[in-house]
Amino acid sequence: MAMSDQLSAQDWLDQGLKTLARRGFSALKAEPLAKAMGVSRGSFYWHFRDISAFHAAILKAWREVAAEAIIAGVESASCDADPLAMLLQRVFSERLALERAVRSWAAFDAAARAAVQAIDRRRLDYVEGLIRARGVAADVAQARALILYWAFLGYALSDRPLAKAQREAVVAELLHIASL
Amino acid sequence: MAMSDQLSAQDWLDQGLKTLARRGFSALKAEPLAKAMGVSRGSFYWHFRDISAFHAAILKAWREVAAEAIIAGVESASCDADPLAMLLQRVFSERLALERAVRSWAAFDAAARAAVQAIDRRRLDYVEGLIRARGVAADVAQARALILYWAFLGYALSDRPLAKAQREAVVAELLHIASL
DNA sequence: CTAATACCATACACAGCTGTATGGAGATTC
DNA sequence: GAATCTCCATACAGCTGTGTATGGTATTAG
Repeated sequence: MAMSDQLSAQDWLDQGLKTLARRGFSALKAEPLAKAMGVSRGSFYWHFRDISAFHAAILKAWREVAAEAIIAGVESASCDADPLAMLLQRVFSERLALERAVRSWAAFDAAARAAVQAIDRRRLDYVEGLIRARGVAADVAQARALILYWAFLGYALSDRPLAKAQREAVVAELLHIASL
Repeated sequence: MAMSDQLSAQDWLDQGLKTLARRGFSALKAEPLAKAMGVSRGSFYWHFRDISAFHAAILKAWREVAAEAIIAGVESASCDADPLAMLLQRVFSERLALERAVRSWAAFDAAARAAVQAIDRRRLDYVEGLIRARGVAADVAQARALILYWAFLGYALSDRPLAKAQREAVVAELLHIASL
């Protein structure tokens, strides 16, 4: 029969991502995770060689969901709507706890920093393309993409959910920045 | 005679801030710090009640230097120059390792978060005032101050020093955003 | 039915950090 | 010059986390 009480590596990664978003990198340890999942560390060390392998797997999993979120932004702006407007609306209304956790981690960890930088490049290229599609010169579009993306990072880091009116004002300003 | 080989609490704080900027919050522990200073933890526990008291003292010290940096930005724009331009020039050419470390710390620590939020409010108010002094309406100035400050945070977090040309382009764009 | 395999519990040795208790050396005060 | 105070070293107990070794249970293969 299917043993549903058996754990897979993905189960550990799911718990790891959830814990990372809630309590940060410092909570990404074998024993607390095992206690939270109701098993012993024997399971952990069966699925992962050691802690750093688990960390690497967590980062790989995050890279995939982060890249997925990019194309999700593209998809949501499918038809006639302004893609940049849709993207900003979505991004500045989410909670971004996982984003914040990974970047906090990346501040002083080389592996996490590499993952973050890879995602940054993809997102920056995408935003820069959206701005250039609005008829902005290449060099100006690069600077403005940086500013928009930094603003997103600052918002994600501060973790203060905006009031609805304030959010719309900010998004309107950002769109205004992108267009001219 | 003056015992220059004696340590004061301030010596520990200086070493703590340096270590925080270089290796992050996770390196803010008594034993590694003592080893780095060539003494034993006996000195640490004489000057500080426990680790959390040391952490609180570090945060207090950071609050003071962070607030100091604000008025330093004001002072540097003393005479006829544009104060906001001077501020942006300075801010986007610094390394900001300590800023990055404290914010990484604050992502999942209540005490650090309180310190960061206090500094954020002061800086935001100051930037918003500079923007309003340029003849921008209050509500718009608030949104633009948020964007400019977030951009600063994003830059501080990414920790990629900009090339000179790129920095000047970004600062020019930010000034353009502030003015209209 | 037996053997192999997947998955996990338990136990052990080890390391790093905390906090405290105790004592000691150097300076200071009277 | 004895006592006191300041500052630090040492030693100890305790906790938490790591990694491994070993064994057990349940499922699957033959």
